[in-house]
Amino acid sequence: MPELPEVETIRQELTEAIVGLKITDIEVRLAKQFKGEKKDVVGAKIVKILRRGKVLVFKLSNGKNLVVHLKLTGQLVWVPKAGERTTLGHPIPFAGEELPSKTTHIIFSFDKKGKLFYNDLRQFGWIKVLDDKGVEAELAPLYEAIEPFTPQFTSQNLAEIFSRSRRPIKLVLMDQAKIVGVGNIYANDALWEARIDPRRPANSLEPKEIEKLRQGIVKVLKEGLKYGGASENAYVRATGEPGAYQEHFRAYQMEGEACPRGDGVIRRLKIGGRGTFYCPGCQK
DNA sequence: CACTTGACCTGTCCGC
DNA sequence: TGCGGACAGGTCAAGT
Repeated sequence: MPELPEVETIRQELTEAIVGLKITDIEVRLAKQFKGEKKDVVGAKIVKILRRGKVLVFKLSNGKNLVVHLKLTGQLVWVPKAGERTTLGHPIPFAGEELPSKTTHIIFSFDKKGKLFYNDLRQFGWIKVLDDKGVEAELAPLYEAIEPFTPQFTSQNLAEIFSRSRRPIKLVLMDQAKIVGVGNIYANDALWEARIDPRRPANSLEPKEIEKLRQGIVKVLKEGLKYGGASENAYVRATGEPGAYQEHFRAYQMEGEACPRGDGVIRRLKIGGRGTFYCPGCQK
């Protein structure tokens, strides 16, 4: 999915677009992706949109919340003044030029103001209606973990986390119970930034390496956000436009290409079943 | 407890 | 032109 920069891009764009607007209807086309009662949501206004890790929380005026996880291929696309069928003028990956499309599984209507389309090719994502207590319970594991871009994201805290695991460092970076928001793209690129081999046991990292890794994570996440996320696959911004971070990949998806530092050729291997990209020349 | 594997889905791409 | 397999941004539950 959408990792931190992608989800944050969507959060910011939807905040601009729909905070203050009233949900006038919800059409659920694929029941398994919507957990809750439509009547708990219809008629409420969007008050605020929050993000924790890769999860979005839409706070509503009636005390309820829409909690959204996009998983691998979820898209949230806002179309102002959308009609029954809306031509976008440009294609969206796996969704096409017209919404709703065959991958559109939930549609939120905001009267005449527009529609929010939830598209999801692989149908792994979900939207839940929860009260504040429910949100607290749902997000509790994520609050045990550290959020990048907060004061808690220190090399001391990372050192503490890493010292408790012998797993490959890349898997620990992607473990949402430990650090939230980092997924496969940014884990690969952050390790390249820090010149660390993704297979290294987490507890083998030296304090200097941990600090470089902390800086690398912040750097690539910031850059991802600056470019509106990475549209290598299904991801699009809330506007329906692609992000551009894929034009700035360091190692991710760069197998066979020259290392951006010129230290060799990017190689691919598997860690925990996930594609992993690194430069044997500079990542030790 | 730490860690690994398969499951959830649909689509694309690549080699035979 | 099929057809099979690998692969795709993420978690879960059920194994060892």
